[in-house]
Parts: sequence; structure tokens; C-alpha cells
Amino acid sequence: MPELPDVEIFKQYLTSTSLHKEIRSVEVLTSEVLEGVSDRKLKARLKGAEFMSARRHGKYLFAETAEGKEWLVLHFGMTGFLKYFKGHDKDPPHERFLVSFTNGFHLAYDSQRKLGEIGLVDTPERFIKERQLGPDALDPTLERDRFAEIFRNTRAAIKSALMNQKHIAGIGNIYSDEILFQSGIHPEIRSGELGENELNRLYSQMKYVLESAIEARADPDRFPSTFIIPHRHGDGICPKCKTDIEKRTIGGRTAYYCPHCQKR
DNA sequence: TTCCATGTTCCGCA
DNA sequence: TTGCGGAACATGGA
Repeated sequence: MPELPDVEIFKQYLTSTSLHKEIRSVEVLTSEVLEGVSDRKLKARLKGAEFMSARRHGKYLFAETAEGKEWLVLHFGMTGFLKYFKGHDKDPPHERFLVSFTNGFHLAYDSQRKLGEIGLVDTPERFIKERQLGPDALDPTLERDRFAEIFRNTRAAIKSALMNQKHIAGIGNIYSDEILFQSGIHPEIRSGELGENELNRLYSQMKYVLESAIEARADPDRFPSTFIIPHRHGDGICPKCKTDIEKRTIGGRTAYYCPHCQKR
């Protein structure tokens, strides 16, 4: 589930496995995932280079390939992930892009659906500006007042507003449900109608939920027992009050929430 | 078989 | 003009 916590784990994974290793070759197995760069150019730029550092903004992962000048950008769509391995019998099932290092290991980008994206950008900052992405949800310089201002100025349902990457980057359908549950806020309330107390809770719970998920390595089996995510299915029960969880479509996505803990 | 799914983008309407 | 809601996209599992 590649939302902010998942992509943060991918960043840690890429950092611990794939930095400072010479790239021997690059294979593009599904050219549809390339965005704004040709297969030929991508290979030419990566071959002989190495990943020098990794960064993340929202759901995007960046790997530095030429000091301060060029970065590989990866987006994982709904189903993407990375796998570092040795030996071709261990290739993941829907490999779209493969980097092979001179040490014999490979880094694969797997995406069952092809909704992800791979490109080359000169700097993450310019990319973020071009895509009009909002501040990263875990940016330590994102202060409560700026956060509150963003949500006071939008009229959409708060769930939709949280998922809008132009407002805050990194939150998707799953984690927006969790953040609203932990905040005790109904997902259909209009963003601009939230009171100051609710905005305060939303801000602090957003940080708490995302940080907790990263600490749990984005693995729902390790989430705090108060999280609603593991109960986010047809016959789920609220982990706090045992009320039946409700399901409804908001802004075109399925929302799960507790009608008792999250009053309108 | 049909519906639904963690992603973003595009279109039409207010 | 801008923002919002819904459809579209690709693929496979329930």
C-alpha cells in the first residue's frame, strides 16, 4: 500500500541495499511506466552511475544519480514495491524496471497494475514545484498554523482534502481513514467547517499515525491495537468501542469509519 | 462474471 | 477562474 509510510520504508530499503554500488545495466520491461524519459536516455544516464542518496516527498521516492544534478524518481501507484535480490529466479512477478549492479545484485521495481511512474528529474525541488505538491505530511517545518490554514480554505469533505496531494503530500485512502479515526472526525465533514480543536487533533494525529506506521515498518500486523486499518473490511468492528464499522463512498473512494467515535 | 482495489489525471459543471 | 466530484486508466483477485 504505497502511501507515505510505505514509501518511507522503500526509501530506507533502497538506502540500506542499493547506495554506492556501480550500476552495470538497466532493463525497462514495461515502457508504459516511463514518464518524460525514453528507455534509451534512462539507460544511458544510469549505466556506470551509482545511487548516491535517497529522499522522499509524499508518495514519491528520489534516488540521486549525479551529484546535485539528476535524480531518478519513482512513484508506486497502488501496487508498486522494490525488491533487492541476487539470482534471476528471484525476480518479483510483475517486474517493470530492473537495475543490475556490478556486485551481482539487482534492484527491481514491481507493479502489478501499471499505474506507477519512473522518470528522471534535475532536482526533487523542481519536480515538487512542477507537480504542485503540497508540503510532505511529516515535514518538521510544517507547523500547525500553516496546516490549519490549508484546511480552513477548502470546501471538500475532509477525507478528500486530506488525500489531495496539492494540500499535503503523502496521505492516501487507507491512512486518511486512520487519521480521521484517531482524530474522532467524521470523514464527510467539510474541511472548512472544522473547528480549531478539530484542526489541532487532525494535525497531531496525522503525525502520530504516520510516525507510528513507519515505526511498525508499514506492516498492519505491527500497528498499535487502537488502529482501525486492520478492521477496514466488510464486517470490521471499531477497536475502541466495538461498534460495527461503516463503509461508504466519499469523493469516489471507499471510506471506513466508526459512526460512534466519529460523529458528524 | 462482475465488482472492487492502496494511485493520479482529465473532464464537466458549478 | 477555480475547485470539486466522478470517470478513466491497467490488471487481477474475490
